[in-house]
Amino acid sequence: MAMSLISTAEDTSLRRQVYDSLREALTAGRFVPGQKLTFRFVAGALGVSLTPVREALRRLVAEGAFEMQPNRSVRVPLMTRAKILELRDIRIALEGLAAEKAAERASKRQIGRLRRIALEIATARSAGDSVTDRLKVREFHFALYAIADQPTLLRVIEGLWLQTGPYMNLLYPEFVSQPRGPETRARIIRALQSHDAVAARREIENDVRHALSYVADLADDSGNIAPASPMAAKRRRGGSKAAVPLELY
Amino acid sequence: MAMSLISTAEDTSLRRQVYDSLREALTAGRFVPGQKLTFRFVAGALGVSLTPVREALRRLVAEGAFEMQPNRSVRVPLMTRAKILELRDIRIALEGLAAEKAAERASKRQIGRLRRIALEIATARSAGDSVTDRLKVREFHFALYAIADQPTLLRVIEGLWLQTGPYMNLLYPEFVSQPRGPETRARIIRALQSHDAVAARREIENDVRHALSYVADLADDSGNIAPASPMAAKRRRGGSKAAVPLELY
DNA sequence: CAACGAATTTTGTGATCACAAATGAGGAGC
DNA sequence: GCTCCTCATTTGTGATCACAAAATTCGTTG
Repeated sequence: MAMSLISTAEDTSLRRQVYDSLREALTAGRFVPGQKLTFRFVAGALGVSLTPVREALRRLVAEGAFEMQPNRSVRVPLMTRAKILELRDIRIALEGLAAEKAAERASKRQIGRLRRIALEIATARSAGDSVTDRLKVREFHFALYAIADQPTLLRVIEGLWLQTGPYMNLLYPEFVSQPRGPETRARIIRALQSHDAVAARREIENDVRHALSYVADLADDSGNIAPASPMAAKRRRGGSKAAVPLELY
Repeated sequence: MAMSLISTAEDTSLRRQVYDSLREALTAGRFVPGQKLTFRFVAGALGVSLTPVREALRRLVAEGAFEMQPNRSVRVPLMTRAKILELRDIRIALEGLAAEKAAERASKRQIGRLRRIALEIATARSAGDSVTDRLKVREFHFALYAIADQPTLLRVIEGLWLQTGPYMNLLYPEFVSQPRGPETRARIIRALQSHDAVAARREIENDVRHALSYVADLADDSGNIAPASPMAAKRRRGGSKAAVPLELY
């Protein structure tokens, strides 16, 4: 006995796979804000029955990743400026807290991992690989928060990232044109090395504030975002079945 | 048209009713930490099929209100001291933020409502009505947070209260023996009147810190709480069906 | 008498079916 | 030409069924 130090028995249910697929599509920006999804459509696209889709989508709705009109289909939420600012302030509070705890506990090994990820970001960015860039930036943040070793906090933060996910694409031009990221990450790593919780919090707070303030400025108050691809609505008609990039692994 | 200023079309689905029932039972302390629940048992107790129960329980598990072994039944989480302290720090950050925003926006009418609830708490407490007392204390907090007018923040806070819910019973003796509550609430109300966001945050932070530090001190590190009713396990056997207080309205 | 193992029961999972409410298309009326 | 009504279709909801994995029971063995 005592053989499960690292969580064995991972969840292989269809529900989970559907949940992960939708979540991944959401964070990868594969859904347009405002886009509608029906249960049957998702079930068809993933080749499963309605049952696991319902449970997965229901959960996502509860987490705020999708929203649902009274008894109708779900859609990717349209964010107003106010809502983005709300998420910004919550994320500042929580990610600041996580950074603080991380700075108190960080081991050399953990700091090394952060440094490695920071390097990968730099590599991807100089190669113009925006996909890897965004992925690694996310990885850096969550590697940092994982150091805090606070499971509930981590889960809440994941929920918040899920909500901002579809909008974080918009950030990329800003990333490249005004690269404050590299220095920020260097300062964070230094803060962890010296176990300076206050500095770590400050750096994360500024980072989140900067990113989400920028996104908020792109939004008007009615749920529209500036460079929204205009071919969002008006699908589901015409000849081609409009193959949607949704895959179940 | 334009007739739904106040959210009409409330959710009447069975899923929602099951969810609310379980949630209410949880916050009312009607479940013992560690208690196990099977889907079929809940379905039977509430007189519905498995389908809505699954969706409701799944959501509660995702919210951390219940936990689930790999593929087995759900149970009310056993909290370790570390987990309570984690929840404490998250709640301090978020409820402090909400109090701050509330202080900035509070109207005379909203402050009046808070004052009325504070009075009802005092009445219930002097009458020794612990049930109403706890209910109204909760009402006071959420009335305060609702003033902040930040729907996402409110939802996250509700999720956190849900997790601490089964343990908040333990607080009641402390409430009565060391009544710091009335003065705290008076100070909060004064802070809202003068729109003093800093003071409002400080009061809420101290309140949450005090309450959850107290609960944490009752817990050892293995998930047991001091005055746990010992007849928690070992049910489900013997003659009587052990009528469980779970009702669907 | 304690520990192991096979048989039985329990329990979550996923698919399917029936149904009512909401949606959208098409036609009648002003 | 525009609005309103009606009917066919779409869509979420809840119940039921079949099934495999996990838990429990109980008999057997050392």
